[in-house]
Amino acid sequence: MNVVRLLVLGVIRELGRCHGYAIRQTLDEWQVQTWTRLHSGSIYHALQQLTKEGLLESGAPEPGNRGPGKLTFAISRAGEVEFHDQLRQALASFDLIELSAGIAFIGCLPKAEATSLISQTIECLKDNADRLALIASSVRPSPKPPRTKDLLALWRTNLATTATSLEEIRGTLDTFH
Amino acid sequence: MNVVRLLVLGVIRELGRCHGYAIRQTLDEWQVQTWTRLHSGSIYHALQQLTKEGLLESGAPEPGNRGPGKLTFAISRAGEVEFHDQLRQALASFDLIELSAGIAFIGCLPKAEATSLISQTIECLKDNADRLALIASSVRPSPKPPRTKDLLALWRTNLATTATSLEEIRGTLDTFH
DNA sequence: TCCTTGGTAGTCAAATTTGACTACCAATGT
DNA sequence: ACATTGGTAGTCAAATTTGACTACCAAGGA
Repeated sequence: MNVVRLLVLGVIRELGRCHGYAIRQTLDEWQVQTWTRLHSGSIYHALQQLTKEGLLESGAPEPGNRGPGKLTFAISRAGEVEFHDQLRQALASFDLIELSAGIAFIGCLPKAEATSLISQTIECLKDNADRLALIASSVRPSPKPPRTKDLLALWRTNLATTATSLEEIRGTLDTFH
Repeated sequence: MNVVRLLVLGVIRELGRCHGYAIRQTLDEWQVQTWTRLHSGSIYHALQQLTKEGLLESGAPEPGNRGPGKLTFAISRAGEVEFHDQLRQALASFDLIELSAGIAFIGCLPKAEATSLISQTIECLKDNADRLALIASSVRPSPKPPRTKDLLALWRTNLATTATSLEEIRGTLDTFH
């Protein structure tokens, strides 16, 4: 649920007080569906959950022009903290989806911190790629399941590529002030 | 759940009649945790589900040497069919995890079919990489969320890399007879 | 007027996943 | 004897995800 939480918190942070559907639409505009699955149910569930945890404050319905227009939500102080925590976590993740969510909001972190977090992640990715390569070197190829050697190669390459992509992204961090 | 289903069916297929824990252990040996998450609960749930659907036949408990040793499972004729369906689906997927599960069992398909499926997937991956590149070319870089341009580049590269890895795997398909 | 279409907003039951927890047995130490 | 440890085998409630479904309103047509 971390990805949903981060996305929902992050969008509310951008939009200010808004209702669930606006979040849904914003995430659509952001083309989040290109890199992760997101169902309406998950968003509304996250909204409830985050509110219950005090990370969001739900308020009166906006007198929406169309449709029901029920509750609206705004991020609380605690929510801000949580957002930054989740963001740091996401940027330190190996999972491409989590990482992507982190990158989406990387501009919300001070540039120095963003750079250092990304650098750490790059190192970790490379280390892991090396580790997989090492494991693979002691595995015999085999035509039978589970084709470990092939899979290790596949994942090693992907980790390495991700590291390279991150280096590029890190590079762009300076081009904006 | 597709990945769990495929893995469980595939392992039972390899092992023959066995109980849940044996599946768990085999998946551990296969180091499946390197590339996907798998909790015991999911495995047992899948076993129940697959049995209910008639894809597995549950039989008498093996008089296991140690521990409780409850039900044992074997794959049914319908299960074989389902396994091959899922396998084809997995090999046609863009999702690295699903794809990995497919590759794990790629040897269970006739070589010609495996080659052709993988080739199709490679084409699809490349097409999608190109599509993302095209989208990215019309997106302005921005320091604010959601950093679409960076994300598109990240995913484009990953798709392209996956395609390359698959080409390598396709190459090895011939080295075994 | 009434009906249909389409976008807005969200609900809900069912399916699935999570991971902590129970229970059993065997070997080992004391 | 008996307590402890550790591996085997699985259960279960809680959390989360899925995606089909409801409900409302506005605009346009017949």
